[in-house]
Amino acid sequence: MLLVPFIKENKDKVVKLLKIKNFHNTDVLNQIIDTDEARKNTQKKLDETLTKSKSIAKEIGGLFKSGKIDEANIKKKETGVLKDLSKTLSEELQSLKDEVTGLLLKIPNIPHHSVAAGNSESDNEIIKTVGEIPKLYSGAKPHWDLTDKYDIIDFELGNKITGAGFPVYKGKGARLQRALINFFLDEATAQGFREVQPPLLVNSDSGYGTGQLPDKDGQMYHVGIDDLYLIPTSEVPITNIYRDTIVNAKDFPIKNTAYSQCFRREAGSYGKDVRGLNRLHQFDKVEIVVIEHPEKSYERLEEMSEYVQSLLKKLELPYRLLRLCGGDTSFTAALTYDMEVYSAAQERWLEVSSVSNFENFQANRLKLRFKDENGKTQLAHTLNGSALALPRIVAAILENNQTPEGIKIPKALIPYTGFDIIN
RNA sequence: GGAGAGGUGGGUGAGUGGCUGAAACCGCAUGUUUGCUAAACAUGUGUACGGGAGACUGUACCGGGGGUUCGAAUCCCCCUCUCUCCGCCA
Repeated sequence: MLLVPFIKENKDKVVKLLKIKNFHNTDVLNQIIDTDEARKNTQKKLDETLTKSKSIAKEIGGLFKSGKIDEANIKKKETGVLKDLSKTLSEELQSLKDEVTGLLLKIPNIPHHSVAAGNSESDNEIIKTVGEIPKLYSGAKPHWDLTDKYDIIDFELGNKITGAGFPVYKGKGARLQRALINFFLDEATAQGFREVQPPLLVNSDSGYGTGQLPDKDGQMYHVGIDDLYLIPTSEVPITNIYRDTIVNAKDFPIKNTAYSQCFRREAGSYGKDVRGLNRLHQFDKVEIVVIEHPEKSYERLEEMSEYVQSLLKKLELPYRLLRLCGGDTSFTAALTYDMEVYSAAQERWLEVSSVSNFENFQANRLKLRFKDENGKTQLAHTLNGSALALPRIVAAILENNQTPEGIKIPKALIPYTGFDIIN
């Protein structure tokens, strides 16, 4: 959520930047500014009214104490008008506040100055491509055939038990998953991240805190009977650890990592995008979340990007690094880097990580603050990234490393899998 | 699911109608003293929204919402969460 004073002071800039994010309804900004002005006026009137009421109440108290009951009763009559007035004003104030918040919730974060305009994926900027595209032998197959051939991931079984998008990992397939999770967690820990195990269901306050609500309501599984949401990413519970807190600036950067399963309804997805492991309703992910001083957040973003790339290098996967264009950058993010690995049999790039700086957009919703050098409280910056999402990594490992003899496990992973080939 | 108890500032915890934005203790910050550390002492230490160049100041906030009252942390109602016991269960 953007800050009203910021909008007020930088209106032209905000309008311009929101256009990069494909947000053109800039009348809302004026509406916010006007409504907030009205809010201030109302608050002022309310404060004045309450001040009067309070002082009369004090007088009456004094009169009662000194036994001047008659005078007190006369004074009492004065309060009626003030009471009605303050009631009206406070109702008015509340509705103005709600209106401002409601409008603010509709406005996406403004992009970082390096973010280019653009409408879709195809406008994303490729910063670099790393690694060799593997040349596959003639009998090479896409991963959904390999998983059948080696009996390691069973999509049909998942269909039976739950539905599409909930595969069953079996034998070496399951072991490979576990190996990747442990590998990612160990790497993150070595990088100074604290490992946490968060809840997989969250309440709506948490959903609003990180911005999934109200924007992406339909994308989360909702447990109606208890009004809880299955997390679409552990970003939600991890970041919400710090909701309504004032952290100590000395603790920056605050680095947490978690493995969790993630649940996404993926309403509206279809075709080759959902084939095999490409897009699932339930998947595994190790997430990294950082809370940082506003002046250091972009430095930290680069560091996180480097870290994620180091994982891809260790897994010997060819990848490319993208800076997302305005239209493809999420509602809450100011700048996002995507990492895509090349899946050789599908002959396409698959997104396996998104690393984003949200600046103070989430922090404002979360009320996540810190005390700065001057003792003033201000909003912190939040960042997060996948490090990494498993299914597409698995898909790329299976496809890229297939040989007539079987699928070779990347060296870095062998200590975790306990085997070096799936055959 | 049933019964009961309770939610007060960073923490523990006092506070049953006005002088309580809130005691006390702990923690934390700063200062003094002392080779360092520690200890002791002193002072300070909530958040939000307004006003003011600033010192400072107004209002709100004691789980959330509503009510009673001239006046509510304190009384009443609803909700919610936590804890204890019973039931169920990994």
